[in-house]
Amino acid sequence: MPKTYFTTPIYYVNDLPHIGHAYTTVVADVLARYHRLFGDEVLLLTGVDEHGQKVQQAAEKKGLDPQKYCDEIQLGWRTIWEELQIQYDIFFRTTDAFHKKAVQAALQFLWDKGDIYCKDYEGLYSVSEEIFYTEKDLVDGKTPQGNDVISIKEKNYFFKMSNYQDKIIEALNAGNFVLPEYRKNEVLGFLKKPLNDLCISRPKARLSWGIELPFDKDFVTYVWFDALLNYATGVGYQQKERSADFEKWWQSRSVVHLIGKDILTTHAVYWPAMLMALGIEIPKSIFAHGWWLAAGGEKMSKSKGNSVRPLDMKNLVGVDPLRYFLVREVTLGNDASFSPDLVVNRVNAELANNLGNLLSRATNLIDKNFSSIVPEYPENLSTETKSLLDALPKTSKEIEEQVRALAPQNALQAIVNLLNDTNKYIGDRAPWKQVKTDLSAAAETLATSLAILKFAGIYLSPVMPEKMNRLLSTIGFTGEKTIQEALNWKKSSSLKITKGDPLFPRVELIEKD
RNA sequence: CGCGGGGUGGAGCAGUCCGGUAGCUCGUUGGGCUCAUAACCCAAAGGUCGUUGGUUCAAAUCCAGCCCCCGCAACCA
Repeated sequence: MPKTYFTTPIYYVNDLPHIGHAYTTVVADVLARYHRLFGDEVLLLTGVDEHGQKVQQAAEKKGLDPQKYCDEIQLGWRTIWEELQIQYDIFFRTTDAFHKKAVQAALQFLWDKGDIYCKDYEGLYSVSEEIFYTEKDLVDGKTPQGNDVISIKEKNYFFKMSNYQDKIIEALNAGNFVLPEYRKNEVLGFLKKPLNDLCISRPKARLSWGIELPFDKDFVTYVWFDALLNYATGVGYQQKERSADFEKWWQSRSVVHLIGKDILTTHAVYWPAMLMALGIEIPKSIFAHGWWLAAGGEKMSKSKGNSVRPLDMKNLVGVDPLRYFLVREVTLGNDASFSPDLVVNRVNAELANNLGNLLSRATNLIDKNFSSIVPEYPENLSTETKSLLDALPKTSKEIEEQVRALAPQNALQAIVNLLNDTNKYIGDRAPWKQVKTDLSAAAETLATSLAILKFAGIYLSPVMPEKMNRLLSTIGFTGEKTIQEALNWKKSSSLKITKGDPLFPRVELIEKD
């Protein structure tokens, strides 16, 4: 059985969730749900990165122990994902005991192997901000915030990332390691310059909230070996009792990392270097998606006042339509514009007018003319009906191909096309007239329409789980949501319809002039 | 000469890898239908595909140069 292990980045626990976090996570969830529908074995990991200076400071400010502080704020992330219908298998926290032990084991391994070394690092340091700066970051000799810097010397530990440059290039050239293709080229471009080694430690004097280096208790490990390693420790790396899990999910190279384009270098360069050093498999693919830009193509930012909060959109159109929009609107990988009217347009056109209205007209006709029971197909089907039903297996195949190619937007396009054709089919056959002249022709039209709705209901559930449950229950479908059921058009007959309110009410955007 | 992405009808995008009558959604105009969520169906108008040159029987698509926009330049999806 094919298997895929999807991951989102683990988000910095102290951040406030914004559209970007929501986007990555929704896409990962949608892909994972589709793969489950295809019958694959699937694992979805998301989580939070809880170590680091910002957390330490925020906890101090609140007078809390950092762990306690994390315990509290990580709940916010879980709540968001619950609201957005994210069906994750693993919610990862970098403060979990097993992770700390595994990270230390990995570090010890590299230390023993000689891939980690110690040296003095001299740099420009801002005491008030507690951050190192490089020359080019400085503005008139001061930090961007206008603070003074001093030159200090500090002992630190470094990972010999430069040793793996050639092997990383090799991995990149080997195939679909970094996607889309143009991102791969970007990374290859980056790797034309010699790679530096990576500073992986912080003296406890400066940062204590982290995982202690096993070979020097005065230091904690800095972000990389802590945060990136989560993908592997999450499925059992360096845990004897979970070695079977690790073999199954990690060593089989079934990992697909979904990330934003901003963290491409860390995932496409640092991460494989670390894995190569550790002697374990690299991921199957790293897919970097684009950004949501504010109307006009500008980057969203709080300071510009043009950011759109995902939860505002949730309130406007609902969770499922928001998920649909995020997946449908953009070619995965590209940047795209995000604005309320784009959301509303898309939702009205494809969900309200096309799918929702199709459901209404079909169920209404069945309710009025067939006492709410989907009628039987006649013995011989017309050519229009046959060609529409023939589209089911074709569409099914198309959806699977597109999702596996990480182009879910095209899978949704295929479903929209099918629904369009069905609206057309109903218009052409005019069942409201057929019922007066040829009841069996009307029966054929309506049973066929319901077969399509059942198909759409099943094939759209990965994107809109709640709404599709409602659609399926409206048409009286209680079976398993499987591909076999989606394709079994004959079984649309005899379903019992329950008429209800519009599934996707049109959304009116109030102009705020 | 740092790196990458983009410039396609009014708006938002696909198509560019593997050249062959320019496509989708929204909007506009006209018509149809009246089962349905003022929805659905049909038709029309609207683009010399940033620009210049080259290759070719043929270029949005390949090659070269130029212009403009946007990111990135090593811890913000």
